[in-house]
Amino acid sequence: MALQKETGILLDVDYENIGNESAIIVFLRTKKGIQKFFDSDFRPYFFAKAEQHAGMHFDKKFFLEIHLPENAKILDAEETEKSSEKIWKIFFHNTTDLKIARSVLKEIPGLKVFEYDIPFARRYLIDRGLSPMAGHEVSFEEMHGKKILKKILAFEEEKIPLKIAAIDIETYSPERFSNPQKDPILMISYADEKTGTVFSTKKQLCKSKNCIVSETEKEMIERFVSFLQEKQLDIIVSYNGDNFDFPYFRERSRKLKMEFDIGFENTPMIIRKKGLSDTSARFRGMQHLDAFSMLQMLSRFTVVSLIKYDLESVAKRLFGYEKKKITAKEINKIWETETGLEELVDYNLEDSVFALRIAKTYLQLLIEFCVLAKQDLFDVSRASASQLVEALLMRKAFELNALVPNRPSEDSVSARMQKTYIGGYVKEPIAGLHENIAVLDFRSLHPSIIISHNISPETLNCSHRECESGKNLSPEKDWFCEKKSGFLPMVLKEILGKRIEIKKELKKAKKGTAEYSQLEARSQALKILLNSHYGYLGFARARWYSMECARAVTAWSRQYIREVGQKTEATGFTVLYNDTDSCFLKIPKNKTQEDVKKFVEEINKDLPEAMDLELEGFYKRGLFVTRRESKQAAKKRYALIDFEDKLKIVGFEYVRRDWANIAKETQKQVISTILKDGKPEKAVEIVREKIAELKSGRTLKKDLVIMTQIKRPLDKYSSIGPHVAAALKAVKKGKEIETGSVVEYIITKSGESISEKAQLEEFVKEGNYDANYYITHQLLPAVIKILKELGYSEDDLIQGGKQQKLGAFG
DNA sequence: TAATTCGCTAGACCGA
DNA sequence: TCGGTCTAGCGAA
Repeated sequence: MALQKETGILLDVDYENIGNESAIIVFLRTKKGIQKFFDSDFRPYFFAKAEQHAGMHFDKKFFLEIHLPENAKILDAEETEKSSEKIWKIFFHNTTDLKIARSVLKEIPGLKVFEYDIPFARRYLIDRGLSPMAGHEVSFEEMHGKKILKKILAFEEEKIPLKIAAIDIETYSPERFSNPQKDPILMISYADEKTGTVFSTKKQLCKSKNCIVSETEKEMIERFVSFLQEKQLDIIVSYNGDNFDFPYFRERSRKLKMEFDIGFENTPMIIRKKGLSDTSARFRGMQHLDAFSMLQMLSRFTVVSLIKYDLESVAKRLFGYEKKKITAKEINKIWETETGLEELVDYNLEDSVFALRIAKTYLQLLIEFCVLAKQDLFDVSRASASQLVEALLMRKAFELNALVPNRPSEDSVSARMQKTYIGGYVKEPIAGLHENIAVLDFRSLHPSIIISHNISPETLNCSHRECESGKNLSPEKDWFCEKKSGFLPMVLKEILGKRIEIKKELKKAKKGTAEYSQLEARSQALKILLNSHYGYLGFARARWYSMECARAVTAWSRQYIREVGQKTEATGFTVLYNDTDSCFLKIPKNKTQEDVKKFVEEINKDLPEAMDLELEGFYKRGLFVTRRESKQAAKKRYALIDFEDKLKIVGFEYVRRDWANIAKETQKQVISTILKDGKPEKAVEIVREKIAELKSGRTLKKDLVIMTQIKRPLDKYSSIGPHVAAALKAVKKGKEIETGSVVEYIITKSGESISEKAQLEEFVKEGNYDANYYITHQLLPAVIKILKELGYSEDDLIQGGKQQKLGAFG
């Protein structure tokens, strides 16, 4: 049989049971569309190791003769080596047998099993070193119409543009929610990079361009399904399709007795429950990218910072676009009265357009994660920090022929959670307004410490005498081997090296080019992964958990930043502030910026190779304030202005979402006027004006709204704060408030306590606000700390003079 | 249901 | 009605 070749982008790996054998299926996006290849040579397996102290001996015959329930069989057992220790690799015909066998082998005394919970498809990706979303070349044979994969290798040159499109549905909801048992899908929109299409059943829309009108809902869905099948998408985008659109499609299809098979080769959709309320929708071959899940993932990595996740808020925040919202009630009305159908079409389509736009904005970054962690787009776009780190470590462990540690039991998870350790060092700042500041910080402090001191679970407290007192003895008295490179440092060294290389290339590349944005995404992905490893070490559910390692990292971080501080002072600068990896210093009159640069160089000479103190920047002025309830200066709050008059506000109310706009904006203006020209009189004037505005009752709702997240079920609160009180009142009025949602409330005139006065913004009329509250609890607290540093008191801010008491407002 | 610790501030809550 | 303590949320690194 002749060997053929094909190249393409690896989209997905899955498996199928053919007879008794589990066979891997590789989905490759080739120039001819998605193609699938079978690899039946790859067998499911896990490891079993004799526990040394037990003194038991196991041979091949032992494994092959183990009796398993349900006719399950061990295919083969092979003795091999992992981390220079003998270990048995146990093979199976299929994944069902593997699952049965692992629970039996787990119970055999003296035997320990490993890597038994790695899903088969992922096992394949790891063992074959494949990166989803990257180019590959396959060699295959054609047999009975099936393509049998013989070999698969990376093929970097492959550049096929992926077919990506978004979909969105509108549903009928005569009651509070749409119920897929009764309420039909009204419209379905589809948007790709060039075209938009809307499916509906309203005859009036026949003449509208972009509309495909059907007689019935069933026909509409059928036409949509065949439309999608024709498109052969590589990536299908939705906005919350995991929890809404696709489960709704499933329920409606069941009800209408039809199939909803939009996966590759008309395979069905797979809807999985993950947790109590969350689901996910997955297809074969074609990757489902839920832009909503993706944004949540990106916010966990602080790539995006979003307050509310509804499409309108996101469009505003990311693209500055004011998207019109049509509420469920309005949709019903449009549908019933058949007026405004065109607007509904536009709305439906716009949702798809924006879902697509959001997805495309971050696709490059996600693809880099796929390549690094060797996970498909579906998994990566829904992953947590620990999942990504762990995926990367598992693949590295395979490459280095090291055994992957098992997941901890629930008992050891809770035991681990009891243990805590000390974190970074934060120095109390010198309060006040300062001039001529330099900020230094360590580049990737935690990873560089891990590399420099060879911190890793398996190098911890090694048996060498010499290592006990060498350079890798941590301030917490744990030590790390100096003779053998640790697993974690090896991994991080590689990532750090790659990142430095990419940054060099980035300097050569032209801004705005495709190459530039790819390098940028790669650098960002590497940075995120790099910085997630330290937290992972202290994460109780981590396979590579080590509290001692995490503790050592922070202990050294404290030591290094303190040393920088001491040297700073010894050189004649003043340390204004330290937080974990940064040092703020004041440049005295007799020193220059050049002196700072020289000083940084000097420090770097004494640091280990992987560590690097960087000059973050110079600032014209900086402000630190004292805390509200003490004379101490506040940590983690400051404002800086550089020589281009660019403002940097950190930690203050201005950057917090749980403060009203009126307070935040006024605070920003105050900080800005003070830092720009150092004259506070104008700032005082601004505050007085704002107080007058509040008193007059003219302030608009949008400037009074306070946003706070409801973080638990409403009945689980022991202390009822304003946000909970507002939510409870809203629930009584028939509103549904889920855990995790952000409530927007206003402190109104009616009620005694603040909680009593709190009402959701949507139930409050313009002008109904407690001016006294907003002056004394929002505006003044936000600005007084700052103005106090310049010698002003609260009374100075209040128009009308000092004799008036604060309680006089209202 | 999944990275860490450090830190600030508010408003409720509770007992005198 | 007061002052201290606790609950809660969010941000910095």
